[in-house]
Amino acid sequence: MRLLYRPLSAICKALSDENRLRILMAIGSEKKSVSQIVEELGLSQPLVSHHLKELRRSLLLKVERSGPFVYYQIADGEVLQAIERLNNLVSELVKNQDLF
Amino acid sequence: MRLLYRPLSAICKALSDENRLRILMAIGSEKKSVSQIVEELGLSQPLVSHHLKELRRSLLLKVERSGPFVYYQIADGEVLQAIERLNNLVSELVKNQDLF
DNA sequence: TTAACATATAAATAATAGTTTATATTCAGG
DNA sequence: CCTGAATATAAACTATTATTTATATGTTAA
Repeated sequence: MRLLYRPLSAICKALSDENRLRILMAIGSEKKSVSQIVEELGLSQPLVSHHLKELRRSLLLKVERSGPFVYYQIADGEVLQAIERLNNLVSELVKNQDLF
Repeated sequence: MRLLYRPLSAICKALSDENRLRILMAIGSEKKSVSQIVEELGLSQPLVSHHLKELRRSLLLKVERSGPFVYYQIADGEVLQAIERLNNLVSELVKNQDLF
């Protein structure tokens, strides 16, 4: 199996921040505006904007403008699936960590 | 779906470095000693040791000492599967990035 | 066009992480 | 025990990144 090391590491980096993961989960069910995310997560607006930019740069999000609002949504349904699978892996690893 | 944000972000961080991904792939097929990895990847020995430590701290690797050699191997078969799936996702995202 | 709101950007700072160089530890063989 | 090889650790440096504070841009409605 041949890996796309550069973009793969970039995606993982995008997923390596707790706040960005929370943002992704918040958006997961439905597209949301910046201020909705800000309120839901209790983070500062510039911080959320910054992370959204990162997530978009990593191709994980799509943007859509509607009036003064900017709506972000997951770029691809598989993104959430991938996160869930990683979360399962993490559970596994944590569960088995003392077995050796 | 409830995420384990802290450890999940930690695992993603471990996967967010190209050198660490290469190390994981190098080890993937069979356990290898530090010097084997050093030679195979052309990285400095301290750098490889450092990354191995990170990967171990993230529960992705297991260690096994045999004489003067220290062998590292993937902690769980699902680790490689997870990486492959992420790689597929990345291909998808890259392929579709200009569709909108 | 001005006021108020939504979002983005910039600058500054603080924290973290990758790499290199040098040195320490551990182990097997002589 | 001493030497050389394998690995780990420490210190120093560089680079990157997360966060905050302040400000700019853009949009709508009055």
